[in-house]
Amino acid sequence: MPELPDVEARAKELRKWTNGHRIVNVSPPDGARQRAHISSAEFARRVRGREVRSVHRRGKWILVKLSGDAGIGIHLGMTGDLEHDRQERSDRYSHAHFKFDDGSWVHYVDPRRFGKMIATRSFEELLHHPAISEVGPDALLELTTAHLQEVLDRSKRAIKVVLMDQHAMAGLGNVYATEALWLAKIHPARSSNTVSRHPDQVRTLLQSIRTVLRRGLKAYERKQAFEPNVYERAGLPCPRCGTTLKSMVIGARTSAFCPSCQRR
DNA sequence: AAGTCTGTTAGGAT
DNA sequence: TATCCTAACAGACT
Repeated sequence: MPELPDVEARAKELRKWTNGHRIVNVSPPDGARQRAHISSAEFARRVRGREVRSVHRRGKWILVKLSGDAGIGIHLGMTGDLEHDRQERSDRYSHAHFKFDDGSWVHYVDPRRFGKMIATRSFEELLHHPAISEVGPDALLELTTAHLQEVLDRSKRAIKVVLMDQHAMAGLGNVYATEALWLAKIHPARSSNTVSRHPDQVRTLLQSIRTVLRRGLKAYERKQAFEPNVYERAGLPCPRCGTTLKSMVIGARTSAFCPSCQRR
């Protein structure tokens, strides 16, 4: 589910469901099991009775501003999701429940439980939380050519690993990093500091990142599935040149590419 | 039934 | 000291 476009879609829905509404009750995530920073009781104390003032996104984080200046940070991990319901529920995979003053519920569902939820007394404290403050510029809204140039130049790692490094820039995961590199005609295993030597390639890459992310957002707006050109398509022809797509493992993730358009 | 998966991170290796 | 890499987390799916 969750890379930048997926998280943006969830943030929009959460805003629509909850903006201006008061949290009248909460079953907080299990502190111990979520390896949370505070107990469930403290989590509940921080959010119960507060009103949702605004919902934001930074990289893959959803940031909720509450009345009384409190905040909630939500990371969906690999399988997390937010669901809106008219009823209470409790099943094996829903780990937190928020009841609102219109009688509706928001459920946090996450089978693999890689996600995180943080509640803070102030929104400022949320932004200063290490997991959030260390996140780099948002790949869609904040990333500039100069910053991309700089982070690529700083590392010898495979460029795909750098694109997915949330400290370098925030929002790309395996799907969109794979797609952006294909669009920019850059081999995913190239050392990132060999790309930074070519300003034209850096500019192309930034454009490609924005293009694939916007495409992902558009798919959500149209309620259509995002259709990758290369991700999980090894063995099929490259949509650009017809060469059979290959895949290799980079940074412990499978990475598809076109051996002909993405030269090393 | 073994291998894979849209994410992150602690801890070990270099 | 810094950077890089691997394994681990937990469940579903093929």
